[in-house]
Amino acid sequence: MDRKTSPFRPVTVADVARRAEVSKATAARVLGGYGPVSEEVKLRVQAAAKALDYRPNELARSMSTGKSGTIGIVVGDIENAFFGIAVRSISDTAHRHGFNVILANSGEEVEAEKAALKVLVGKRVDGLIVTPADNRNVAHLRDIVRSRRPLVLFDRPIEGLAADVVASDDRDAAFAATMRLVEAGHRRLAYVTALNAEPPVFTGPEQLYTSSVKARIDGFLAACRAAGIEEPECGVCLAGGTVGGQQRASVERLLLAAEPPTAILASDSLVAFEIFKVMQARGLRIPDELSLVSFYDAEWTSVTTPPISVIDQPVYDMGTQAAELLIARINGDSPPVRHCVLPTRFIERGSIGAPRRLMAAI
Amino acid sequence: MDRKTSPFRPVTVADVARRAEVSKATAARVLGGYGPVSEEVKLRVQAAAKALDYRPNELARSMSTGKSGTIGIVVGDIENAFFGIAVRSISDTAHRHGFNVILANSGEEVEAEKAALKVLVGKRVDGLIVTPADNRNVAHLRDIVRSRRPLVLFDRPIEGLAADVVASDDRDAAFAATMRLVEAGHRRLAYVTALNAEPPVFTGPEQLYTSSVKARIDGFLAACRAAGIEEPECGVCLAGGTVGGQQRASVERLLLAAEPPTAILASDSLVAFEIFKVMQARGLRIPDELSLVSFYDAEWTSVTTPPISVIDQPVYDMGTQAAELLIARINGDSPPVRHCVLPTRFIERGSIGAPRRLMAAI
DNA sequence: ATGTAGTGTGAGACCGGTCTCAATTCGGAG
DNA sequence: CTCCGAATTGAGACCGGTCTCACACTACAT
Repeated sequence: MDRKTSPFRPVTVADVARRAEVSKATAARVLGGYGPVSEEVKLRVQAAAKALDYRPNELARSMSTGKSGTIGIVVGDIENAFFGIAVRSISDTAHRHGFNVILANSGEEVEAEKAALKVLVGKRVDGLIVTPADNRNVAHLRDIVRSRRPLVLFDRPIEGLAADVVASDDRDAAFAATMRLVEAGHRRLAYVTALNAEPPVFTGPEQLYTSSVKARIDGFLAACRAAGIEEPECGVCLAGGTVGGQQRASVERLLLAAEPPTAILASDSLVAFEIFKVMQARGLRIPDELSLVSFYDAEWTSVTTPPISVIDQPVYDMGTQAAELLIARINGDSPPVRHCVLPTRFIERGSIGAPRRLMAAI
Repeated sequence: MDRKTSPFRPVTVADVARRAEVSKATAARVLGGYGPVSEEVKLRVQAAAKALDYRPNELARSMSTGKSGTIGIVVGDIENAFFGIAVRSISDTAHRHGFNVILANSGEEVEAEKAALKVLVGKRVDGLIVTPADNRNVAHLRDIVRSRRPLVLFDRPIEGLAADVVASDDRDAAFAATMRLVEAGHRRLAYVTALNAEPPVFTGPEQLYTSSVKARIDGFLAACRAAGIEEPECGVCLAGGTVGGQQRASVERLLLAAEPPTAILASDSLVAFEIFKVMQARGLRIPDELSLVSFYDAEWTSVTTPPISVIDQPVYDMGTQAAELLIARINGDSPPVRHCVLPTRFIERGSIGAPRRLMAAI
């Protein structure tokens, strides 16, 4: 019972009620702002609350109302600017609607994602926004849907899961960007992503456990085929994560191969950065020796020499959209599942040129 | 009573107990993993829990234990990579110790900070990590300290507040970097920060409401004075925030003045980026026409031409440190208030040269 | 005077856990 | 065979709010 005797015990409605000489129920009505109370009593309670510096216990409140006023976000990696902005946007929108945000980082690991979800559900969040780390392992997400807790998938749709989705037009964007490279004369194209595979070679789309990446590669391959390029699958490079320099090694292997690609489409700004760094270190020039296009308009892409052409994803809008869909559902809306695809924008800068061999021929 | 009749009503210990044919208390002992239980009963309860897909309600748990297993973070701007990494680091460390994280963004506004703190305290977080937006307005932080809730100030110390602090050696770092510029021959130096002031001119340190910036400017001025530079205060530029292009305008005014500085020390990577962009747009070259040094080793600074020299702050370590101090206190440690100052590292790249006038004289 | 509607208030159940304490069971010592 | 203590278990209070319901009291129509 030390909690009761400690001088730092938080003030409760009962304390306020006692001081204002009313019942706990009445004090609660004033403090919670719900029932009918006479003006006189209201003032007395408010004065008592102020005098005692009363702070409502949201946990207790959530307990009885069943609503926590909180939404949970699970992202792959907050350190990644893409997710940083998404979180910012979601949290802005949430606050605007009176919700708070609990953040969890999955580090792109399903197990961590499961654990995070467990905690968030334990904390009884009113809804969830998740970027699923692995679309082959979604039983836990299915559980969420089954339990009727509002869920929005961010950036990565999952087929056959009855949840709202907010994503960008990955396939089309990749298709268009690849076409752009093909039109510049490239025939040896590579698509580089951070995904893992053992062995690290692309053998088929069933390997691709991140749905947005899958869509992009799909677009990339389709464009290559449309251009009559043979075996474009050989150009898909699963470079692995940043830990332990694995990604850098893959990129070096790719760029220093006997017949290196003349153009690369990078799946995110982090691999693109790695590619840029390797090229810089090896003295390879853009766009003379390699054309480069990356997904996501990261800060750095606009200040390099030359600046990098990118596929700009409307991350902030995606976050806002996701939060709004979620909050609408939390507030009782229950339309059929929606799938929002936001358009990307191609930003042409200076990183696309004609392939070297072609130049030599001129 | 719809909560009771709904088929989606969450499963409670009572439900599990009923199915396992034991008392609620016994079921709770198994599920909560505390009291003594016979092996046989334990298995029966666990089986029942699994069959019903029981998920403990952390809110209820927190209610009775008084601990939420959650720490609150209030940062100025998650979109800023500096804070992104800090959040990542804090959240990694927290999870390692079995804590969760609730994130709030103050947008560098005290009022938002106050509101965030109110919510976090309402949610009964076990401790708080805050980057105070304004060191002239800290009554709310004082309240936290008074209520005995563990609090760690991140990056920005506040004088006279009995809370642990984790920061970097801002004053020394600024002093050393300024000295480096002075040694390169510069006499017209500027320090550019995102702080606001009306009018936007530096009149004295009492204007500086962010303590880390204050320390840096202090170091900058001290170095200038040590070098015999007169009225170095004139070089302090309070450029304002990024909204509405105010910052860009300030930077342009500074660079296009009749007697522009020959070297700039940028207070963070965001203003530095703005400066770089303006220079690029105006065709000003680094380091020929202006030497530039920035706080924080942002991604982009290493890939520009030339790359930018920076003062590298050990953000990840700072976050880890902060989380560890906090968690130690939450777990009952109560040593006197600690002030951790982590060392920065100067990374020399290619953005420092001799001032133009000097070059002309050669 | 009686009925009736409406307003403000208090008593106490409830949310879903934890935890105290008393009751029950069982084994072994005396 | 009886008694003591350890090991389990159950009943119920408690955390700090919300919310239902009953009751007292006023006001106005019948």
